[in-house]
Amino acid sequence: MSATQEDYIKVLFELGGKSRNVSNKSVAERLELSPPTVTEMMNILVTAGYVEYVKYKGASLTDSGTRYAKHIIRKHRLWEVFLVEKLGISIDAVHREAELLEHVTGDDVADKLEVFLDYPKFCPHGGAIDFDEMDRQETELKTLSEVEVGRTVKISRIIDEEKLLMFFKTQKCDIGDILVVEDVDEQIDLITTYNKTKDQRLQLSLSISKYLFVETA
Amino acid sequence: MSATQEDYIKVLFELGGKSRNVSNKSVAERLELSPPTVTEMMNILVTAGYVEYVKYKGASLTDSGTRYAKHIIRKHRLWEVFLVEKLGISIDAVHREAELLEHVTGDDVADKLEVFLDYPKFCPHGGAIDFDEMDRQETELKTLSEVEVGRTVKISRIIDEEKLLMFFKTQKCDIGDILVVEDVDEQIDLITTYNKTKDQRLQLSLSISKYLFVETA
DNA sequence: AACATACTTTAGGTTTGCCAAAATTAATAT
DNA sequence: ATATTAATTTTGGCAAACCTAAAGTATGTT
Repeated sequence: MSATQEDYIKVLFELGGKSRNVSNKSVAERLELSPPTVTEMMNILVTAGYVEYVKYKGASLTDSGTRYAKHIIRKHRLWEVFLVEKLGISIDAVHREAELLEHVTGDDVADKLEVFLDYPKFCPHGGAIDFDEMDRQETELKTLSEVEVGRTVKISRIIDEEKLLMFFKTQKCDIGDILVVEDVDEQIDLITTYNKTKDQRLQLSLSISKYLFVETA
Repeated sequence: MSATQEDYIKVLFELGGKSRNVSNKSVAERLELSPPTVTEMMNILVTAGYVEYVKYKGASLTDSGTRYAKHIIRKHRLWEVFLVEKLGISIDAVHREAELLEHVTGDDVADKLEVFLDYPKFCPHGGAIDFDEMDRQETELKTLSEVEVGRTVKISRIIDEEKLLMFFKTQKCDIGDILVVEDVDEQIDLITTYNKTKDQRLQLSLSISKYLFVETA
């Protein structure tokens, strides 16, 4: 598989393609490609056995495709751990680098990297490295924007999104922090929470909070 | 520059393109491509300013091309050190892995990798990581096959060539070993040496000895 | 039921990097 | 000087991945 094709598989996984049909449009947006290009590639990935595709409905991953996606994502996250912990590269830069490294990493190198890093459980953004834990995160995590007012949650994982990373850096907010959701105002696109761990009020835009995954604390 | 183009630049450097014209044929053989493909790419690299090309004569690297080649080779060798020293991957496997990693490594990552590895001077095959030392190796090293009978030399660097690596492994021969050249027999393609460091006779095929670089001990 | 909208697909075209076959050039030998 | 040989270049083509424009389909609205 080419790096290009691996990117499609990965995006399908990230958009929930394990269980539902993912639209070509959303894949196109994510990869910054035109929709026709995506249609074309989906047919190729069907032939390769990684994707099931229903015309005009969208794509879902086969078991083989899901496995493949997890392998790439594992490599991506192992490299992120390495880049942050061993090389000291800033967390907002590692994603871009890992995005490239993931495609040129043999299974043997990945396994040995995992040993060298002493079996890390999560990447710097909180994403699971273990396949089963990936599954658990997918079923049990929801975005902060979906949490009901009054609930207490733990920040488990963030999507690498420049605005959100900036927010985390300036607000001194971390993965593992406990938040109480105090108010959600769709009108002004604002969610108000209280960060118990850091003992401070935390407000952020609802649209950005879609990139922040939490679980019931 | 694409990874493909970087490979051309690197091969030109390795074939001495800094100082002499390298034939398209030799580049084609090295990269396992057809000669027309090489001709075509040379024109592209001329336009990009990395190569000077004289029709029917061959290509040489411009200063810019030479610098570029060194940057890639440095990344390649840093990764090799990492793979061997930190991950414990066998020396005959690292070249292939580094061949891919070198193209997706930003300058910042390379610099921090070098710090992390504590400024290694050489890759596991003896290739220099420092630019000046690369120059020195290029001018001062010659292949074992070129050494006159009776001379004493030090093994400085080996080219990643499966046969030679196998030979090194089975013969317990290492970079740094001191050899005395006892006999060269072109007829039977054999060079006979005495490994002072290991105190043993060492015979190898002349054709393989072209991949073994030495300097006057 | 007809229409508007939003998405998907088809059709035709581009770029990059590759190839084989044929023509050209350079170098060498006669 | 000519002929042979070896390398290079030209020519025409192909595949992967991308694009835009136009046609087709699904869905929800009136």
